[in-house]
Amino acid sequence: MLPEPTVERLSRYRRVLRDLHEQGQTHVFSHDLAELAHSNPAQVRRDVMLIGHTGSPAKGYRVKDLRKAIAKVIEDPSLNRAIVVGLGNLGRAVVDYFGNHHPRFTVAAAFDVDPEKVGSDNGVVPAYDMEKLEEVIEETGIKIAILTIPAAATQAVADRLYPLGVTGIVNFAPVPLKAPKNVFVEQVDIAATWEKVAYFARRRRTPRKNS
Amino acid sequence: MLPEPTVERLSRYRRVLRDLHEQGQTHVFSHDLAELAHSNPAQVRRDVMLIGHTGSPAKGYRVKDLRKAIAKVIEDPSLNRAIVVGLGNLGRAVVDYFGNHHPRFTVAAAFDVDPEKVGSDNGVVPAYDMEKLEEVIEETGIKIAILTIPAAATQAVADRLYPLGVTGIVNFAPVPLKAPKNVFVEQVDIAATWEKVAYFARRRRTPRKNS
DNA sequence: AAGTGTGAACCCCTTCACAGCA
DNA sequence: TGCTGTGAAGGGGTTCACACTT
Repeated sequence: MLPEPTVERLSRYRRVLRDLHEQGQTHVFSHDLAELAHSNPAQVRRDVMLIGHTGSPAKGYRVKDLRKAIAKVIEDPSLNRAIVVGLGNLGRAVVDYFGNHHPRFTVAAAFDVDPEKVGSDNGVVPAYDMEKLEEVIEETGIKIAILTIPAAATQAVADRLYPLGVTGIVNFAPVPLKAPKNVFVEQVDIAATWEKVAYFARRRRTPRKNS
Repeated sequence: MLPEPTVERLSRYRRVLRDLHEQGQTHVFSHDLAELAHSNPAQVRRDVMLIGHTGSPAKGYRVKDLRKAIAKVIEDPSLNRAIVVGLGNLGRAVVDYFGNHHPRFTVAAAFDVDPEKVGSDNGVVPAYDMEKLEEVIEETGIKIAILTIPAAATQAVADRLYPLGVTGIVNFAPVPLKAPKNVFVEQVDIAATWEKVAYFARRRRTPRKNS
């Protein structure tokens, strides 16, 4: 099991490596990759070590091989589809962003209580009434859910998702979610983020070396 | 300077304390606050200690006083206004969420290159052409910016913001932003978050004890 | 000469555990 | 008795520093 910060960095390295590949670069040194991904050379080498990949002192890392090595560790095609619950502005933003054109992730279905929004999608992603939640998840076997619903409704929806085999949740509501041990929840709380940024902006603190 | 995780938790405690206050609770014990904010008692006591506040063994913490103490540390009215750059779906979601009714934060202005979107707002927040960026920021003295624009345009916009005195940025584009030392940048990368959730959902790892 | 791989040191946050107090 | 305040221990990720390789 990799440390959480390492997974985040690998995700960034990957994006950088894809760009390098498209530019025809075949090799990178740790310090170059570090520069491009806002990390540092020692950290890059440590992260690469953790996924069991190696480079050469003469040429650095082979872009192609490192990409493959990272993909092997952090990619799982069965988790590249998710549902979005809640079709407010934020939900629609997520649906539009991932709906079809994203290279790796797909929103396979969306849900809302409001019948107005259900079925009125722009054709990118099928939208269902909340009642269909169980049915659709069971049919598709989706394991990732993105929750963009009001705080008050979030825990109740989450509780419906757990028994359906959902094991990963991205929660945009400003409420810490109770979840079983085997479910991983990530909070994305824009107000809390703002508050944090305000605090450190005031103190003029240096941003984390990585991130 | 408080540790970053502590600031995040204080933000959560604060929300819980507001609820408790509304329910008429006058005191809380560390273990109750911990329960409600998904932390733990020792952590709560340590965090409270870090902001120089104290409670009593008999009654715990006075809700009113603790709220005040946290506010004193993490709140700064001059940083409660921000601009939003980019009025795509995501930008509009942010504008709508904070536009007027949020208790503490306000989006004071929004910008977009697309003349279609400029001025066509729902009246909640004034929308300007990107050209007005310098003018509006200088007039309002706003120091926080929320960037919801395409990755390719992000760095260029950020580079315009730095000399205007912007010291805090929330960046939704999937690009690590280069910033001067005195500017605090927080990335909110939904694809990266998804990737992380997928990784740990697969491993069935327990979520961070805090978060 | 320059870069990788990695043990070990380091740092920082979290958790323990207990003295002190109501 | 039960909870707070906090020194000290613990744990985990980051950085150092250097042997090894080309």
